[in-house]
Amino acid sequence: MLSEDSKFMKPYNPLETEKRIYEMWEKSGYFNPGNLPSRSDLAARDTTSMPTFTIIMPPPNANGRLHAGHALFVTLEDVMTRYKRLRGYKALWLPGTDHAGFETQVVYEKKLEKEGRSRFELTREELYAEVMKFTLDNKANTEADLRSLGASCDWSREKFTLDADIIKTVYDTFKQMSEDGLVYRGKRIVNWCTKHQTSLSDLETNAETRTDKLYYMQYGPFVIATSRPETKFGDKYVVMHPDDARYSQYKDGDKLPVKWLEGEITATVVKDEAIDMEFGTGVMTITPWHDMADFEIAKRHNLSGVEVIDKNGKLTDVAGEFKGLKIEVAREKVVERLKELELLVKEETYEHNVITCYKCNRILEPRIMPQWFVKMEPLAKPAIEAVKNGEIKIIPDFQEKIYFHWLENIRDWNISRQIAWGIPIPAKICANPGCDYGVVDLDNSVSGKCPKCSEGELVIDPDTFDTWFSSGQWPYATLHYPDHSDFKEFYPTDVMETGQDLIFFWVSRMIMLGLYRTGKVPFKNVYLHGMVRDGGRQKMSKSKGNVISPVDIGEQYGTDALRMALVVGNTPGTDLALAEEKIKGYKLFANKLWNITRFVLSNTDTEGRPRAPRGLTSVTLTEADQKLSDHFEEILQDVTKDLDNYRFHLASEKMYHYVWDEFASVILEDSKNIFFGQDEEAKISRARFLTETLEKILIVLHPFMPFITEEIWQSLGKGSLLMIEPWPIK
RNA sequence: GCACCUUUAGCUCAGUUGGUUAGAGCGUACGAUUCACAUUCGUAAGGUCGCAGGUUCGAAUCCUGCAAGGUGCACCA
Repeated sequence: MLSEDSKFMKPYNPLETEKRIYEMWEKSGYFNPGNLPSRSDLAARDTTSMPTFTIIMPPPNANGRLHAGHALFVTLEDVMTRYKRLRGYKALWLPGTDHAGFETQVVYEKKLEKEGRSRFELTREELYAEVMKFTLDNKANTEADLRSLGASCDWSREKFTLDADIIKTVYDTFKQMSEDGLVYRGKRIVNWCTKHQTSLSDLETNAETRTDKLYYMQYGPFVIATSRPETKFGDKYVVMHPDDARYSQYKDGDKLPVKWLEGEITATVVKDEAIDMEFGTGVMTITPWHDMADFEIAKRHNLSGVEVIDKNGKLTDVAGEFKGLKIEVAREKVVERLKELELLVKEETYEHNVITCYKCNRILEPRIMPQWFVKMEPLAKPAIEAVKNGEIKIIPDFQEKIYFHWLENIRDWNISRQIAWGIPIPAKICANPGCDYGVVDLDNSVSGKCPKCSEGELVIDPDTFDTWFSSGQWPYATLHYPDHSDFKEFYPTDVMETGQDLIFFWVSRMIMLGLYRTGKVPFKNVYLHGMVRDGGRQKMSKSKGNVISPVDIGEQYGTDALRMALVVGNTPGTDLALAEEKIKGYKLFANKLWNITRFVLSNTDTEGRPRAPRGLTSVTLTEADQKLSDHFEEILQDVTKDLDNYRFHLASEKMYHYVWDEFASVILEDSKNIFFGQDEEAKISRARFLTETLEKILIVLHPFMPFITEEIWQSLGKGSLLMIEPWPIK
């Protein structure tokens, strides 16, 4: 019998167990693939020729605690890594944390606001130092949270996105791209957030449908329609479709005198096919400085424009007496003035979309600024090809369509950000605000007058990189491209597992930059998970009070229970409803496993019945037990196939059902009859089957429920670590 | 506007590349047990697989159309 003080006489206590087990794993050194022992069940004779399996962890933003979404990615990647490790691979899961540029600065600005301070009271250096301290504090929390979730990642290789070697790689890429003509500095229209005082990429914007007024105004012989009369000061081009019969008397380039806001001006007629003849009157004036579409038209016809709205969202000198007014106020006043001048024809309401900042939801002001851009088309083509030819497989496969669609219509990427928290752009720019000259300068060796305008001094670019420009290089940067042995051994990596919301932001950019810099794909498989929602499919949010904190839940129900709840029934690309009841259910499962062990140990290790499980391998199984064993073998084959094909939701559920509904409910119940009966042969046969099968169950469940399985394994007196046991079938 | 996803039991979801009477968890009803189980075990009820066509010997699964919900992308002032 088990002794009275055996741990199996009490229910499983995850809180007491998990930390101890994690420390044991970490101390073993086996998170580092270089330390893994050679395996006799593999063809390989030593670790250097063992097959590798590599996942680079998507680095969590070091600006808060881990949430349920993080718990999902940790679980999935840990399942993959642990499975491959058990299979005998040199499994590397390389962890990291992200300074998360704009994201973190926004979080920090909110913190400042709460304290009654503002980012703009601080110098860039002061702000940088404060955010760095905040980030490093959070980084430590993030690492602790990853450990508590059981992440079997190689801490000896951990990277931070601001590590000096990462920055060097990013700089080298920037320089190379500049030399290859893929990076250029130009005055282009960008999305400007007046709150955050930075430009944003197209991805960092939201479109919001609003109902606004559309104003019809007399503009010389034309009536034009606009929703933004306050921007119309400098408008001197009037545009219409070349095929519009209503205006066929006007020719491209015609000059007309027009009575306008600022008095008598000369308007120039422009014919462009971008004009929708159905909309409004089919005539509009253009504002190249503050409208994307207008900018495109202006570019086509080489038209000039003026800045009407400044960085703070206020009107400039061009607006004369309206100078300094905020947009909303200015709009009303300008409309009043138009009425006085009898230029306002009519007002209508209409529905249209406005582009807003994805962080603060304020309307973004398009404006023209000199910025660094990446030419995307040459990068996109090979990235499309890599997926089309199967070098990279995306799971779920429908995401491939979304990927192609985006890359085939891609526009150049603005990588300049006017924020302090980030990697500085290593370049000199012309101090003359009217000039857009810039030159990459990694070693701070360029100075003097601007060679383009020969007016401005060359000064250090105060801007930082869009954080996705650096994280897009994460796979090869973390493996120390180009010369390090890690890069040679582990690149291309096997799986990139991340949220499907990152397919454009991150995945596609890693593919493009990886192919560009290394000539190879950064990973062979992309596994995209959905969002974690609450039990009623609602988004988790602090204000709704439905947030499930993985660390708290882990303490309450056990991390293994949380991990099972995150995996079972969770298909890639589909959002997961995570109810507390579900987690509770897997806590019961953990308890079940615990008690199964208790039963097996007490019945195979007691006087008068078979003991010493290690001696049982020579026992011949009865016909009945052989059948049970064969059936379990089938389950194992099936589950292994699921794991090989990324069907973790099926593998975990099948094991759950086998363990509970067959092994426990049927086989253990039946075993009671055998053990309390007289057939000694049947007893030792069953004892062998139970001990062997339990051990295999522990191995196969280990990727999903690492803590309890290891804890049980340690109690079996095997003297080994479950984490590196060989998988029970070939 | 375009694209993509979803639609299966009261709720949340599976259904492994078309194949016997469609499954799970939770919930519900009834019963049993406390002899591995801070419990567990058994039994049961409950589904026109969104709707309408089509392909097929055979469709939840493939095709077409429609509807509802969701997401993404792009835009016309």
